[in-house]
Parts: sequence; C-alpha cells; structure tokens
Amino acid sequence: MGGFKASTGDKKRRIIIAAMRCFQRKGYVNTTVDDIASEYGRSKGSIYWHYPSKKAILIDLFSYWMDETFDGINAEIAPLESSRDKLIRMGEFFIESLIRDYELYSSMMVFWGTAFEDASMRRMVVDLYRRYDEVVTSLLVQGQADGEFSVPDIPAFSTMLIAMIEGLIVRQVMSRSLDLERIRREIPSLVKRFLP
Amino acid sequence: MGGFKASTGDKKRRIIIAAMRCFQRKGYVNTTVDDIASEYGRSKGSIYWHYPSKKAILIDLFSYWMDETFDGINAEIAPLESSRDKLIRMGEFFIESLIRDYELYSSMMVFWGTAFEDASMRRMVVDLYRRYDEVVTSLLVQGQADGEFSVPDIPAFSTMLIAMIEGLIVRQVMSRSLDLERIRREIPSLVKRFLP
DNA sequence: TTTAACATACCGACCGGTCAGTATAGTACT
DNA sequence: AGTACTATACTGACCGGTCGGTATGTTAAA
Repeated sequence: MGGFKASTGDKKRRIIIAAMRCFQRKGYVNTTVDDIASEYGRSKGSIYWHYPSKKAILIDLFSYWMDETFDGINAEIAPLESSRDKLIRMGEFFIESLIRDYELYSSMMVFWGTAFEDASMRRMVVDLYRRYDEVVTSLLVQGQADGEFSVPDIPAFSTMLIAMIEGLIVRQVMSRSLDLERIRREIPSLVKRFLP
Repeated sequence: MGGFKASTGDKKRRIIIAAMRCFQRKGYVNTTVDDIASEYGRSKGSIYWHYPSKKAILIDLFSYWMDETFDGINAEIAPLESSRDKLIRMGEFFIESLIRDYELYSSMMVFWGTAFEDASMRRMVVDLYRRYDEVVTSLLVQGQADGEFSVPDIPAFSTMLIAMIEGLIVRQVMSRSLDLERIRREIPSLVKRFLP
C-alpha cells in the first residue's frame, strides 16, 4: 500500500483517507458523516457531492484496498520461481502489510462487521475469498505438479492457509498485542512444515 | 453447546436465545430491542426488567458462549493422553461446534464487530484470546517436553494455530460456503504436519 | 477584455425517521 | 399485601440525507 495517490483533484481519495481514519478510531456505525467531513476538512455537503451515501464510501475504501492488495501480491510473487517460495512470500507480505498499514487493516475489519449485515457488501467479501482461493489453490496445484511438495486435499489446505492469515489480521486488529515480527520470521518454517 | 438450559425461571437465558437469533439475522446494530422482545414473545418493558441495556444482553451472550466453549474443550481433551491428540481434538471440536451451532457462532461475530468499537467488550475478546493461548501453549510445551514433537517458536505457533481456527470461523460465517466436513477430516493430517 | 453562462465544489441549517431507554399502570401468583 | 413480572405509551437524542444557496473557476461569444 504505502499511502494513497494524492494528485490534485482526487477528492474522493482524500475522503476515503479521512473515512479510514474515522472508521479506525470509532468504527463504522459510530462514525458520523460529519466526522468524516471534519477529518476531510470540509463540510458534510461536500462529502455528499462526491458520494451518494455513507455506505458508498466504505465500499469504495474496500474496493481500493482489495485492488491494491492483489496488485501487491502479484508484484511480490511474480519474480519467484518455486511455488513454495511464492506461498512463503505471500504470507510474509500480509504480515508486513499488517505491520505497515495497521490503520487500513483496522478499518477493513469494520467492513467485515458491516458486511455481515449487508448483502451487497457480503458479496464483496465472498468475492475476495474466492480470489484468494484462486491464487493459493493454483500455487498448490502448480507446486504439486512440479513435485515440490504433496498435499492431501488442496481445497481444504488452501482454505486453512487463508484462514490463518485472516485470523492473524483479526486478532491483531482486536488485541494489538501480537509480536508480528516474530510471527513473520516463522512463516518460512511454518510453510515448509505445511508443504514438505 | 447443544442448546441452553431452559429450566423455569431463567428468563435471562430465553432472552439471550432470542437476542442470538436476532443478532444472527440482522446483526447487533440493526437489531432493535423491540425485535428481541418480539422474538422473546414479550414486550420491551419486560426485556428492560431483566437487562439494563441492549449491550448488557450481548455481553451476557458472549460470556455464556465463552464459558460453554471452554467447558466443552476441557471435557473433550481431558481423557486424551498425547498432546498432539489433544490439539487435533481441539481443532475438530471447533469445526464440529461451528457445524452444529452455526447460529451461535454467527451471532458471536457480531460481538467481534461491536467489540472493535467498545473498549469493555474488546477487553473480553482479548481475554478470550489469552485463554486460548494458555491452553494451546501449555499443550505445545507439554508435547515438546514429552518428546512428542518439536516446535521452533511455541508462542508464534500457538498464535498461528488459534488464528487458523478463528479465520475458519470468520470465513464460514461470512461466506457460508465452506465444506466443513472436509476440513474437519483434514485436521489430523494438518496437525501432524504442524507437529511432526 | 468584458460579461454572460455554465460547471464544479462546497456550506450548513434543517427535516424526518429511528430507537434506546423510561414512566407508569397493570396482572397474577404467593 | 407484596413481589415479580409484563404491557403500553412516551421522550429525546441522534444522524443520514436533502436542499437552497454561495464561491470560485472556466469558457467563449461580443
């Protein structure tokens, strides 16, 4: 991630940043559009000029994060050869992102909470899982085909790997007490146990 | 879990069940106290006779679930000898609970979302993590002492095991599309890879 | 280069609905 | 009569969204 573009004119992006900060501080429900406006440094009317609803802001934030995440992953793993290395790199990448962009992940949890109660947002989350699954599954298939490792049940293992990352994110956002550097260091040894 | 006690007089328990159903359907924020009352089959005034606030109901539901979960785990793993078997059983137990008490887990996610925005609830969640960590860590220490397996970094591995379960719960609650039976079947093979 | 016309961006008072929580009167069992 | 509980009606804070109006360009014909 490493910060949003801030070229002149992209007010929407500025609003998203403001919203992100607010959501991270107070959650979605407790954040008022006036809060976002004040963080944005403008008034509520201005927000509604750019966005049709509070929900639309959250959705936009989520889309942005999702796209950036996948771009990031692809860029990270593309130069690597081995599928196992790619999976290791993916794991490390997520932990590093979580360390660096804690605020963003934190406000993303807000999306999860809200998505739970909203069908259209939920669909976005499910789509996100599907995309992760595609990436991980194809790496497992590839690595197995190349004879790098052998996995008894690829879909199940893919699900569990993704679940682990997701669980780490959730926990860190809730507790803020994880030693993420230490966990990052253990990712290679973990994946090697996973995929011997 | 397998259903709440329903002895005469424990209206609070009935209210909790009603609330659970509502939260599961509509989430915490979108559930009104009138919704809970109507699911409970009584009026709002009645709810407020038993509980001082909507939040108190959620907290009570969470406490109940937490206690039941730990009782369940202890009962499951107590008769087992090997630490590895205990960890396998724990994993299976959670997946089985998730299959059986989906509604409950689903409404628990609501707690997560709300806890994110509320310091006192957040403390409860952090405490829950601490208790899981105690159980898993002590099993890892024990198994290592007994020469069953060897783990490079016990706290990190404990965290990751718990994260995996948590992640599975989150994902299932969101997507409802996981093949949990299949994942349950893979738990032993997964733990054996984890702890060779 | 003036000016009319339009576009973009923003302001903030206000409305209308929602809902947690309260007040109070009832009921029914002991 | 008292206690445990329930029903009804109400209050008031809160907040998403609206809207009339303003300010600051931008374009282009006169």
